[in-house]
Amino acid sequence: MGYSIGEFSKATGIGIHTLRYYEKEGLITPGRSAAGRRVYGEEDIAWAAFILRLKETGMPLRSIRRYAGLRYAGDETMRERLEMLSGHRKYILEEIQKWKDNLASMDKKIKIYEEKIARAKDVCK
Amino acid sequence: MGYSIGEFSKATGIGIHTLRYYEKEGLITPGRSAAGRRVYGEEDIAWAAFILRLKETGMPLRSIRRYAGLRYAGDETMRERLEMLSGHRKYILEEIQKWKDNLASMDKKIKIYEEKIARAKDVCK
DNA sequence: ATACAACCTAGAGTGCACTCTATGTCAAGT
DNA sequence: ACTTGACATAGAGTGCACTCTAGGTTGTAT
Repeated sequence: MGYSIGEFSKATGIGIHTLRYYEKEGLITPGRSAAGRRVYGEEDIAWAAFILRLKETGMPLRSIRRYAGLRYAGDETMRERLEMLSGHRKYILEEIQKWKDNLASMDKKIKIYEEKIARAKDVCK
Repeated sequence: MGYSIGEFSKATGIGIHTLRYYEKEGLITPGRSAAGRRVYGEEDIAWAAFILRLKETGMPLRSIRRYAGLRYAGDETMRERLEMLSGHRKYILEEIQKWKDNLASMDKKIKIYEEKIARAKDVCK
């Protein structure tokens, strides 16, 4: 039972090299077979998906590693993990605002260009 | 008239080393004094601010360089520049959607944690 | 039994965007 | 005249997150 690194890589979309790197960094720590091969469990799939989520929202690996450490440490760390996620939620909110500001600024710039091009056309007439 | 690299750095918040790097990369190309020192113009201030804006929205330096090249090439490139910006606008829109999805996913995760912690408290009572 | 794919480790290489160092020149104030 | 600080160049170093290579071992299908 369990996934080999190749199977796990296909299931999660994370490259084999990257999975080994993540293990070295303490993000995902699979078990080992008798022969020393990595064995990933079913629960690692969900965990990998969550890691991808955190990465997508710009959480640096060292923070994800910290979160992973708490996770592997057990239930007493739940409050601390919740605090990390709440902090990250605030960060996401700020990012959304930043992107909206940037969109507004881009729209303004684009409008200026459209006007300039329209005027240039008038000159040619 | 014009800004020295130190003055320009203070005015834009871009470090001196970074400004020289940006010049090498073709992003901002200041003039030179008789003695060979960089002289930045007033219009470079607005351009630097716009570069910062593009950077903040994840445009890689090589794309900014391409845009800069068009800008320095003159008015005939306006349409092409507009196309770049329109494409980038679409990208920003997608990013906003991604961040919103990520926020929803984070909220879900946080709710699960809050429930788990609440349940743990009940057990202690 | 043998071929071959998938696995293992240690460590090097990559791409991006800086950031800094070493060494030297130049301009302005005392 | 002299010191000091800001400037110049070329090139090395940094941090992040991979990504790959070399050399070796293991499991399975024929």
